[in-house]
Amino acid sequence: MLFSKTCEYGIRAAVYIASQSDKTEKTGIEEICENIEAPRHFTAKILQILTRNHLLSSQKGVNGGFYMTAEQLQQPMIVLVEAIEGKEVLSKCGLGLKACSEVEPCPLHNKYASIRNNIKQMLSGVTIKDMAVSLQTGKAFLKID
Amino acid sequence: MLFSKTCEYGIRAAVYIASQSDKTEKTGIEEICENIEAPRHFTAKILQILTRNHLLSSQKGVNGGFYMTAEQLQQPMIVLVEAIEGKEVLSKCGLGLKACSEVEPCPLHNKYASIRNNIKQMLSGVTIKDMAVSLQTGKAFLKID
DNA sequence: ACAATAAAAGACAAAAACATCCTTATTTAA
DNA sequence: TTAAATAAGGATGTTTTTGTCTTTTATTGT
Ligand code: FES
Ligand code: FES
Repeated sequence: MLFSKTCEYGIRAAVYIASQSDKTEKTGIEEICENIEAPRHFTAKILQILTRNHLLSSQKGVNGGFYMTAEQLQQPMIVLVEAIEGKEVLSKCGLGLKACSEVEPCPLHNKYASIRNNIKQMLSGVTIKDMAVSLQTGKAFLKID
Repeated sequence: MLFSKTCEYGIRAAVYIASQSDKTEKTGIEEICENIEAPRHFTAKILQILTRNHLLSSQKGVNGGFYMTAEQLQQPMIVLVEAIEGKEVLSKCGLGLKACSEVEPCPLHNKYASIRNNIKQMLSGVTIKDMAVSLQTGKAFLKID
């Protein structure tokens, strides 16, 4: 519905990495994928993208892995989503018209634009850290056993 | 974002057909596609699906085409969407967990479930006819010139 | 230095979504 | 009763998304 598989895996992985960010050791791709039930190599690609976009940090070599800086932990979800789905995703027309505009709106525009706004608010108002905390406190999960 | 191309074309086509339902003549696929700027054959397939699901009516042969009964005009959008995207689409987990549940929620569950509810409301509260009327009164459009 | 480790990168494969084309079935007007 | 029109159906093709496998590059502990 809202997110592509790529985006789902990306968010889940980032949240897992964030949830491990108290520890000093970095988190390897293997461990990440086990804990979020995502395909190993595909997820690695996604993390590459996020790393290039400076939403994650990584280190190669022995004892390497992924980790997040304090700054990265404070990023709102919307930054992650836009990095993966593209900046435009939250301004396109819901019925697929070439542009979403008030001047020539589609028949769903009013209601859709309002919901799209809710989505934006949700994604802007939740940081990766917020989500990680809900994991750490056992209030939320990244896979179902 | 919300809808697949298939769904977008399906909705646009249905709304166009609805907007022509005052006339006695039925509406051909050619005319439909011109007016919604959608691919001819692909859209035809989608209309087949909607017709099989009794959300549209059709007639073959000379002067045939698509049309909608009074009852069909009153269907809320959600019926269209579920016919195309599948019934489950509005109850799946936003982060792709196997199930969306209150018991083992994903970290986005609370906010996502609420938005998903808004979407359901929007789609339940708008009939195809409603959208067609906004077209007919020039308040909305199905393509941008 | 060297071997081991782990991410990055690139090539490839499978599945799904999107799209076209051709044939068939049905209807109607002439 | 026949020809034209029009949707339905089936086969096929293309593109995008999703996923795997292999090689390369960087880092580090020994
Ligand atoms: S024009 Fe369709 S959502 Fe704005
Ligand atoms: S569990 Fe993820 S949206 Fe409900």
